[in-house]
Amino acid sequence: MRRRASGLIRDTGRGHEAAILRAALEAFAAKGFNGTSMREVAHSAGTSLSNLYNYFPSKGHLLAELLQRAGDEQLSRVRDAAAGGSATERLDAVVRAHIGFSTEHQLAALVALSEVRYLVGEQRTRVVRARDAVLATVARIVADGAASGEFGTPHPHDAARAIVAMCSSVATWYRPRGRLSRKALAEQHARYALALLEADALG
Amino acid sequence: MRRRASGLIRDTGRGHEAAILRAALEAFAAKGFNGTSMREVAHSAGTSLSNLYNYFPSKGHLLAELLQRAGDEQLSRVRDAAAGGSATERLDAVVRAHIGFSTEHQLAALVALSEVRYLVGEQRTRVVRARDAVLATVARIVADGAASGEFGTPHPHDAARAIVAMCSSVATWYRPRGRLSRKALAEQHARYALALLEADALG
Amino acid sequence: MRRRASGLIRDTGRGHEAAILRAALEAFAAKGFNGTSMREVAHSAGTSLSNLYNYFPSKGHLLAELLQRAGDEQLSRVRDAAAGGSATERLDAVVRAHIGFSTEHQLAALVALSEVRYLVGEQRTRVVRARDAVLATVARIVADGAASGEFGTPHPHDAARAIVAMCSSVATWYRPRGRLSRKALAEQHARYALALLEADALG
Amino acid sequence: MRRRASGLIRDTGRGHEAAILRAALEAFAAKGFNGTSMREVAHSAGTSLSNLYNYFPSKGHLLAELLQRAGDEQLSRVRDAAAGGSATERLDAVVRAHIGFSTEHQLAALVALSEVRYLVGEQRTRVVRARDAVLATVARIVADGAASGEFGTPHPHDAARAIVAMCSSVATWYRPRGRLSRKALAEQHARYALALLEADALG
DNA sequence: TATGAATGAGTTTTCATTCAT
DNA sequence: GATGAATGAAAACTCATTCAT
Repeated sequence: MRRRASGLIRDTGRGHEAAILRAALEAFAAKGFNGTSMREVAHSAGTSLSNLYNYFPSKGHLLAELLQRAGDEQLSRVRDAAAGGSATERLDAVVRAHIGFSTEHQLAALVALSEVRYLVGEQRTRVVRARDAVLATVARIVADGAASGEFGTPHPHDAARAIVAMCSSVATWYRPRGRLSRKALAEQHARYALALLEADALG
Repeated sequence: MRRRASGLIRDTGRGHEAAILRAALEAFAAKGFNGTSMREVAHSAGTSLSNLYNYFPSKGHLLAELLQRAGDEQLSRVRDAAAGGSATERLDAVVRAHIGFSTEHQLAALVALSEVRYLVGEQRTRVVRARDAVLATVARIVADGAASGEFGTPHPHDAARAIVAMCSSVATWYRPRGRLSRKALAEQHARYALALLEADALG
Repeated sequence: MRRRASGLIRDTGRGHEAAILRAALEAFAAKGFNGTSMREVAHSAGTSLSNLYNYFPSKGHLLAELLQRAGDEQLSRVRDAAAGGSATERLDAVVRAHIGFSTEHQLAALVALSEVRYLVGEQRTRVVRARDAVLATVARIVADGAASGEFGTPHPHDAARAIVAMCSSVATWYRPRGRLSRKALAEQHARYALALLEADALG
Repeated sequence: MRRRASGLIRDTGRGHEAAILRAALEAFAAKGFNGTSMREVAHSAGTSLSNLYNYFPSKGHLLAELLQRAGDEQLSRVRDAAAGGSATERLDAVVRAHIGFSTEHQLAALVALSEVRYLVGEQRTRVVRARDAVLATVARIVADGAASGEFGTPHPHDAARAIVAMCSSVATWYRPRGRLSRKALAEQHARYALALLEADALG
């Protein structure tokens, strides 16, 4: 029984691969990396424990695969959004992209936030690099806006960190059937971010 | 050799209690609740594995004790800060209190943020209640300020959530010997928060 | 790329058979029967795991095939050498044949020595029989020489065992590029054997 | 139920330690290191699987402990025997000591012979060093005897290797209730060794 | 002949916890 | 309060083998 392609985890036609990734994502989100057993993942994926290892050489690799996909997708969205226009426009777009990712791929965003620490070596480096690149992208926009006078904030770099934290945290409480639509949420946070930066646009 | 009392974990004179709590806090922060074994805690605390159970009936109780202390302390600080003055003054004080806690008790703040999920039942309820009370305190101030016209933000409740998230996230990156002093950090975030709320005071 | 026919493992033109036997021989020699997985063998043989089972019905059969070939070859060489002449001449020839086998087919000799124990039933019986036949061949020569007065040793049967052990052990340390050539090694051990038997010829 | 102290494995009074070592020794001898499971060892030792790990941190350490004890004991016996007298006397004594060890501690001798390969790193180095020291001790005596004219063999160093191999192999077939007593076996092999060396004494 | 996917039983090792002292 | 020994359950991972194609 195939579930709808989620964008991050597409059905590759390769046996249980997608089912395993989906099961792992849900389990890691619900019970944490160390709180999840490979048995549970296998069970949820509808396959046997040992078959997991035909797809991923270790539990860590399974986490890494998820976090890399999440990190890459998030970075790609943010970078696209950071492409053109004034600092104000770009920041608005980036925040919307971030919130968009955090709500569309809420589980992945959640797991990326809380389970990176369990990656090691090269895998960790790669995921952390993507995360840092997101921050750097926001920081650059903030710096540009501060330089151009669009933003009045006296501490551009730290402000970028605050904005990213604010956006990321949405994944921890967002509920699809909540009071606010994804779009409303994105708009709201774009406004928070610009206000935080003391942007002219809100004057 | 006793380490300096940390405020949260005071030496009670009751044998290894403080050492155990400290060891657990550090381990949980470094490797997560499920990534930490009681053996490691015992070893770091300088006592035997079985002796742990003379102080705490289970690993879960050990976590609960830490999180309750952290939650209580944080709530108490925030409530104290929320006591008097205009909404602007109270918000400023609350943000400073929050940042103060997150930097003074960084490990506890970190563990409170990421390991609450492993509490169950009554213990979880109690800790979550403290966390919610912090949010409610901020939300009330924001609502007051919005009502009085001090804050221009059109979404007071969500803004409170954004502010708390922003403050909490400081614990994830703060380094005692970093560029900014704890006080500077607090000031900076107070400004971010007021700006986010579109406060008159920054006009 | 085919490796040179080794005598024991000839290329039969039957797909991967020779490659599998060679890979198994090397792996068993390096890591032992129980330390070697079928996966490793398949990988080294350049084929798939499941294809192994098209050639050998089980891991045990793979070992049996190797050990039978080794045992048969060794026995055949020893028997040929034991054919004619005086006891002294036959013993000299047999020791040279043994050392010849142990150095030419070092891996096979090594595996035959240390992994027979993992054979079971009929397969084990057959290999052990070949091994015993080698000993019996040597023992017969020694007995003949003792009877004829060529050898002065007072314990002919046990002496045969000592000689075979001495020859077999060469496989455990021989290195093709070592100090002694294969021929020199054979000569040396022939002399050890005759001396051990207190042969007239050395008087 | 305590079994008689074996010399190598003495009862230390520390719980199941001796029982575990004995069980492991027997199992490794019977089924090989990789053919033995920790479960079997635990079962034979009369304790639980997990309790094994309170005594030995890994299966490899268990093997190492056995092989180190065996290697140390063997080396110590051989060195004691190599102490005084003519080369002929010392060689005679050393061979008797070697056979003595191989028959008294047959299982340990057997396991030392066939399972060293599964040791790694420092542990392997140490055991191999003991084994090499035994060979070196014999080689020195042979060299002395060759120099003094007591032994006529033209290849002293390799002869030492042959003698050690011959003695070690006794452990592979010796049976306590066999035709020859331990003493007779030792005498016999001493004679083989001296004959092999073309010793004057046998002239 | 050849393969990729799959599996059940088994491996070593770790864990939180208990108990006798 | 403190300990060393012990345990049952479960963890991650491996294995020889099978099956559909």
